[in-house]
Amino acid sequence: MSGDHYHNEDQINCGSRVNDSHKHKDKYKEKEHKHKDHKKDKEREKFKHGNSDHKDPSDKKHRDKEKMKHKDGSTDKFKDKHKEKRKEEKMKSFDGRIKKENGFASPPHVKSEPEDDFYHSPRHDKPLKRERDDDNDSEFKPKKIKTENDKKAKKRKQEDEDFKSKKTKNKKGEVTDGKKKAKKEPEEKWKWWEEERYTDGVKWKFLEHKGPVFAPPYEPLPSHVKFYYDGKHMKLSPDAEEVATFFAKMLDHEYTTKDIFRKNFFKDWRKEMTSEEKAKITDLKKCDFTEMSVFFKGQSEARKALTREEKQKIKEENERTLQEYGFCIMDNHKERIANFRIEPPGLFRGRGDHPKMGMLKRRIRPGDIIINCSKDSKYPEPPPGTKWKEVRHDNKVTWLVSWTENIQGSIKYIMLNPSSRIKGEKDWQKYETARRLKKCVDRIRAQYRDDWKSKEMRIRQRAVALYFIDKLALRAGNEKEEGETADTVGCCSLRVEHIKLYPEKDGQEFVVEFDFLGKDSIRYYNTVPVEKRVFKNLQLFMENKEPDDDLFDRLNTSILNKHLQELMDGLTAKVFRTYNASITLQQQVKELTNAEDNIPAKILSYNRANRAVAILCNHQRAPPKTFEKSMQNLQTKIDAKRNQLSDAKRELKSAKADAKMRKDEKSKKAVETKKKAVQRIEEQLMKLEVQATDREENKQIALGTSKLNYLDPRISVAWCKKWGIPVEKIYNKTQREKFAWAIDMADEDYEF
DNA sequence: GTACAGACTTAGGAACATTACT
DNA sequence: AGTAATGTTCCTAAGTCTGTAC
Repeated sequence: MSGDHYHNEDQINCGSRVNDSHKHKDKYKEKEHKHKDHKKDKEREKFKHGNSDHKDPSDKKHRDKEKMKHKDGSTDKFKDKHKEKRKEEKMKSFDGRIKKENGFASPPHVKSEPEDDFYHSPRHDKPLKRERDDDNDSEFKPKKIKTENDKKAKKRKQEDEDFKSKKTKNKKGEVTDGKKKAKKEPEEKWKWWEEERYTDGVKWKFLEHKGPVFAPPYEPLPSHVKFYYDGKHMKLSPDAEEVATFFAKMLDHEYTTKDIFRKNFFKDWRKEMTSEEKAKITDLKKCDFTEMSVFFKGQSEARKALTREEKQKIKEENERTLQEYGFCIMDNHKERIANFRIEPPGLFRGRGDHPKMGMLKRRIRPGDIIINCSKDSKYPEPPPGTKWKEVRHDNKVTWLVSWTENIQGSIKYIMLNPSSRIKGEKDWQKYETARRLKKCVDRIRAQYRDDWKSKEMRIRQRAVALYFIDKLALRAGNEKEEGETADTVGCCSLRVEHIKLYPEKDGQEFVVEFDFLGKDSIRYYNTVPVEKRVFKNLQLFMENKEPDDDLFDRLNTSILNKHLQELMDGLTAKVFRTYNASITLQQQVKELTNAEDNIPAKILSYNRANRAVAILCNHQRAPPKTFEKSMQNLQTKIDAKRNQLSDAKRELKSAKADAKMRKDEKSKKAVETKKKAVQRIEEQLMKLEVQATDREENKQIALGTSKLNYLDPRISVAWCKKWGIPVEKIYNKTQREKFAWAIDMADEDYEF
């Protein structure tokens, strides 16, 4: 695995964050303004398709109709449908929501397994119980919750050869470290990673929790806060008023200036109005929400201005809620829940150009909620006078609570915190899969290179797509329902308009320029030299296609993943992202760390390695609003420190001269003191300079996402141990909790 | 094979808390 | 002490991928 496998250097410089004005829908308009801020425009203009016989776009309609022929003689099929859809739905996008309104969705059938076969297992000869403990099932009911480490750290039978050797070593070791007692966590940390895992899809044996915390009920506005329509005061009915406040709260946000947002909001708002209101309020432009907006701003000011005691009180109240609802009991252990609060009602804020932005996200009530818990647990109580939609006992899933959301009709869940066993195990397993890929990636690469020559179009497309996924860490790119979401793509869903081919560019041959919106409408821009065969294939794939045709018309994620599954057990497209991210970190950290550097400099190296990964994965952020200013401040500080240093040096010099003359103890001591001062200041200066570099380089790059989701934490832990860097410098408290397994098990020679 | 539901991971930004600075 | 900068947590949208039914 060589570092030059990637070619992302210019991605960051060129990649500018795409704002919401970016419209893929209006593809013709699009063409003109899409790249307006882009320096590469000229080259683009010059470039015409490599094939001189490329059809004139004017015969497009005709062409659209006929089935496209491929070299392998096959015709285009399933993908056409989506394209047609995309075009059509541009027209009609807004009415989609009714069909999936939650209230009408028939409840997904509850599997209430018969008593005798509750823990239904595909293989009845094999007990599902975890093997770590010998006794009966009742062990999983919390007669008393285990708070100390399990005595027996049995071996996992899984693939993790690496840990088998270490796993048992310090099962007691950590018991001695009682520093967390100082905090409010009297319990010893449970080392789930030293225990057996479930097999056969059972996720837990016992689960008990208190259910969700609902959003606070709507509090009507005080009567002095008025709403005006067409300049006249109007008292709104409570329902209409509530929805109005959602809009009022966002008045300062750019969202409220957008047509789609306003249109969607107004449509949904009207549904909440009484018939009189509906008759009167017909134009959003005539609505004046400013008093409401002012009122809410005042409220948040007031909240900030609370006295220390009052703030303390609120904090305590929150803490109580957390203690009561923020934890569950899963198989003998108290585990933290991630999101125990139900999402409050409000206006939907999609990312990018979302066709549904501004729609009303309705209030979730107990009747919408499905509870999942053990049969033999104490069920959560619905609020007085209400009922849950359903209580089920499905131990093949990890969620505690679910409901159906009304914007997309998708299901939302309450699940456990990343520090929990159930999340941690999965995370660990993810990295193990990536490490297995490491062992066979050469073979897979050889194979896809071979497939570039295949007689079959579908194989070639698969192979080129896989090459992109591997080389550029692109996401798989599932098809999306058109008109339901922002128009974003991943690898398999790339369209012809998203790439440009340059037989020669900036002295390099066979350059591909990518420019598309990925997940969260984050722009991916990259120019990459590719192998000649890839280039030729791309030309072939693009032949006789329109800009909005699929580049890989014979491929989708399901085909790709099926293929990957055959190459390696558990292999899917996203494993490549994990693998390439982690292997890059490992290489970079090795390459960049200087043994003789001090700790801050080493951490800079680490951050740079992390940054290389973030760039690879295209993890961007909006440059902080205060970026320039804070950079300036830092520079000022650096200058001041420089002055301070030269002063200190001067003083040292004169002290030395002084000591030379007097030769007494006192002046010698003074020299020592001055020396120390100089040293200290030098260090401080260095630290500041490092900080400045780090920050500058980090302007538009988000490190957090890769750190949290792509980098095998054991690589980082090993690096810390190797160089004597406290792990706190790399991971904050939350991160340390999430990666407790890695911190515990990895030693300095861990290799990904 | 395709459409859809479901479950779960990944993602950036907002809100909030803490620390550093004046 | 008050304010600004920075770090952390919360929030929830937007992906991936699997399973199932036709």
